[in-house]
This record gives sequence, C-alpha cells and structure tokens, in this order.
Amino acid sequence: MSDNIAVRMAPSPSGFLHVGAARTAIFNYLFARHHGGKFIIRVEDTDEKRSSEEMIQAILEGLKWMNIDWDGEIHFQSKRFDVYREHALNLLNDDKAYYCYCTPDELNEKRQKAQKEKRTFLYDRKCRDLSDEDRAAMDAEGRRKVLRIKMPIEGEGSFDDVIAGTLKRDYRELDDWIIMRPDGRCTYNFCCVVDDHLMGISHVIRGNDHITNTFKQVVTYDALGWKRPVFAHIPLILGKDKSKISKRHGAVSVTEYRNQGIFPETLFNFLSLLGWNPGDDREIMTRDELIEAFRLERISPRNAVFDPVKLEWMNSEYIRRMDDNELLDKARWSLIEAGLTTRLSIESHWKWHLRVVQLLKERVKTLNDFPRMARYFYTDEFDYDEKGQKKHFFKEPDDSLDMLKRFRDELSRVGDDFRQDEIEAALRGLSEKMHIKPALLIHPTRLAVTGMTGGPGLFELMELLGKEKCLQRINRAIEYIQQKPD
RNA sequence: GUCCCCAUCGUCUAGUGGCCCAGGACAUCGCCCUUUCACGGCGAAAACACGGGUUCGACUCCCGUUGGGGACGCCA
Repeated sequence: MSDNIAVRMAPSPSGFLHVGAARTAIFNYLFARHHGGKFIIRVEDTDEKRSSEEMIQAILEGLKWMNIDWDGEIHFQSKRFDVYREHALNLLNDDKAYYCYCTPDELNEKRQKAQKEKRTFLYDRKCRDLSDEDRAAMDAEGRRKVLRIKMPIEGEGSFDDVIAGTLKRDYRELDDWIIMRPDGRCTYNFCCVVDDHLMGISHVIRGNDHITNTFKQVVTYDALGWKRPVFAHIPLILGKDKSKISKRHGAVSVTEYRNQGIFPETLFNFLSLLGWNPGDDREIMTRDELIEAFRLERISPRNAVFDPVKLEWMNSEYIRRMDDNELLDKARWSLIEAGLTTRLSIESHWKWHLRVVQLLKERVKTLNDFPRMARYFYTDEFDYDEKGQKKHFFKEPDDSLDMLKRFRDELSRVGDDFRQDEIEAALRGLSEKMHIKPALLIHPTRLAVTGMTGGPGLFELMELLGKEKCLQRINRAIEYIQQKPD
C-alpha cells in the first residue's frame, strides 16, 4: 500500500560518520522500514577535491556497525554528471537558465564589497539578459561560463514541511544560483533535485541546515515540471554549549562511541530519541519497537543537546539486559586489548571468564569499564586505592595486621574448593570470636585482595580468585603494612 | 548584518484552551536495602524566557522583546 515510499541518506564524504548524520540516517531508516518503503544511500561527491574512497568507506562502516541496512546499490553523484548536465541543458533550452560569464574574481570582489557595506551578497543577474550577440562575443573570446537558474525576481516562495509547517521566503532574498560549473559538472542543489526525482524519493528527511537550499530546490522542481517530494527538516544536534556539535565537544563520530565501548543498539536507540519520542514513556526500545512507533510528525522542531551521560546510562541498561554469554562475547575484546588475558584463555576457560562478567555486570556502564574494574581477576599488578589504604590499612595498623593475619589463618583451614559460603562462615566466625563487626574484617581484606574499595561481593569474588591467590595477596598486604614507615 | 527556525526542570522530553499550582527519563541530593561499589525501592530539589493581547479560562492561540540556533559558496 505504501510501496511508493522512498527516502535516502545523502552523505557527503567527510571522513567519518557524524552523530548528526547518523541520526538523520536513523530517521530515514525508521521511516522507510515503518512504511515498507525503500532506503537509499547516495553519496554526494560532486566536489571530487573533497572526496575519497576511504572517507566513503568510513561512513559506510559506521552505518553497518549500527546495523542500518540500505536498499539497492549505493549511488555516487560523481558518476552521474551526464545525467545532471542533460537536465541542466533542458532548462537552458526552456529559457529557465542562462549562461553567466562573470568570473570568480569579479564575484568575490562584489561579495566583499557587500560584506563591507553590511549587505547580504546576491548575484546581480548581470548576465541574465545578455543579448545573443553579447553571448556570441563572449564565447568567441573563449570565456568560461557557468549555468545559472532563473529564480523568480519577486514574490514569495514557500513549501510545506512536515516538521516546521509552511515555510515562506521572499524571492528578493534569493539569487540566480549556479547549477553547472564551467567544466559541465553540476552543483549540489541541482544534482540533489535531479536525483531525488529520478530515484523516486517521496520524502526528503534531512537536517534543517538545508532549509535555505529547499527554497532553491523547489523552484528547480517546478522549472523541470516535476512533483515536489514531501520535506521534513529535522533539528540539529547541539553540544553542551548549545552550538552545533563538533569535535571540540568531544566525541562526534560513531566510531568514537564504538571505541568507548558503547553498543551500536544503544547509540541507535539513543539517537532515535533525540528530537523524537514515541508518544509514551518508553525509552529503552528495540529496533522493531522503534520502527513500529516511528512517526515523522512526532519529530520535534527544537534543536537537542547531546548528553553523553544519558548515553552511558542507556548503555548500562543494555548491558544489564544482555545474556551473560553474549556479554562476555562482546567484552572479551576489551579485556584482550587491555592485555589482561588472551583469546585462548577465554575460549578454554569460558566459564571462569563468564563468572567475572556476571560479577561485574551490574556495575559497568560501557564495555571499556570491564578491563578497569576486572583488573585484579587477571593480574597481581595493582596498587592499593589511596584513600582505602589510609582507612583500612594505616588508620590502626596494628589492628589491621592482627585482623589480616588471623583471617589468613582461618582461611587456610577452609577446604581447597574454597566455596564462598565457607569463606563467609570463616570470616563471620572470626568476627564473633574477636567481638568486632564483620565489616571491620571485610574492608581490609577486600583492599588486600583487589586493591579497591568497591566491587562485587567479597566472598564470591574470593571464591573465583581461588584460595592460593587470596592467601598470597593477604600476605602481600601484611608485608606492605609492616614495611611502610609511618 | 540580512533571512529562516526554535523557546517547558541542568539535559532529553510529555503536554495541542480547563485533566497541569505541569508528567516521565538522565544527572543531583536524601533515606531504605547492604560487607563495599553498583542495582533496586522510596522521597526531595528542579521548568512553562519576558511583556502585551485573545478568551469565562492560557504552558497551550496571536503580536512584540529577549535569548539560542541555522543559512547566506563555481561546499555539500
């Protein structure tokens, strides 16, 4: 019923997938899938100076990582100049465009003059009404020429936008812009119209920084006798200081979030909720739920600030809901990369590593938190937390030493399978004998065994570490306290 | 500067004239749970930018001010 729905993402090759572009892609994707329409990718590389294969690959990789799939082949505008030229020339034949012989230098001079006089620069249409003789003379001189479209000189242009409503603009603020360069390559605004029409794009969903372009583009549709698509200009993503998000705001490319240990599902979910909401209180939503709920009309017209803190929270929600085995499968790489373990170890001792992940699952926000918080499971090389040692080792060093030594001796009597209930019984038994609260024993022990003041339950953590490791680390702490001159 | 857009808690937002002395989420702060850290539970603080209208009644409609953003290329 809606098989005539088609949308596109039109990235210009910038070298990486920006979160703003990613969110535009997501909205297009969600809209297409909701309606069972097509989602096309068209690379806007008409300016070959600024394009390269690597840059395009980076963008495509970002999309693939977020599992955003597109329909059909990827289109490259750089391969379609002939098509654009043909339509540009049609406009010339229909007297809806004309050749302009003004040089960039002349134009720049006028532009600067206008700037100095605090006027908006608009092309003065010097060449719009050149006579055939004038043109012939210029051509005879071999002067370079561009093709400009004839925009209405006065009156009001307008178009309907799903998000912003009816937008109007006085034609006196728009000039006859260039549609084709001297070498026959057409420019963005023109190529965009031609492609959107030829590719059957029904809805143009893009950033609202394109609104000015749209006034130019709708005139082009009309001049070509083509039906306008539906426009939906989505608000921009802002940084913390409320200016358009950029590198100085921290991470802007999806790759950076991947490197920070954020799941693609999280970023997808988070970005889809920036400027849009399903109309109820849901926030953690599966892709299918998002597709089902997505409505263009519910996109807010307001710019939105990107909040990385909420992104991390959302990621922690995904972690907690994830199956343990799957989580280990994802976390293993950061553990390996941090040099804490090896692929072989994880594969051959899956159950043990799985236990590590289970103990940390409730406490991490990103995949990168695993190596940080699991260090002591993998290596003896860790320092004691600064505040922790002051409080649990050196506040009453003699007491700490006494407790640690007595607990060590209790522990050595626990069976070699070192079950957590037995460890706990040993500790609580000792605390009773000493007439002290268990916590007084627990804190120094935790610090001795993990170097940290927080973490998973002490007894389950010790069981996983094993008897030998625990005794060894407690002894090490005892020496550490004895050696430290106070 | 000109033009366009926007304006609810710090942030993301709900709200389309009475249901709102404004609801949810993140963050913050308390309390509970607890060996710690988290999780979880309960609770607190926190917003309709301002000024005029319209209306019996405005967060919701209109105008203006202020603030913010964007666009002003032979870039996309």
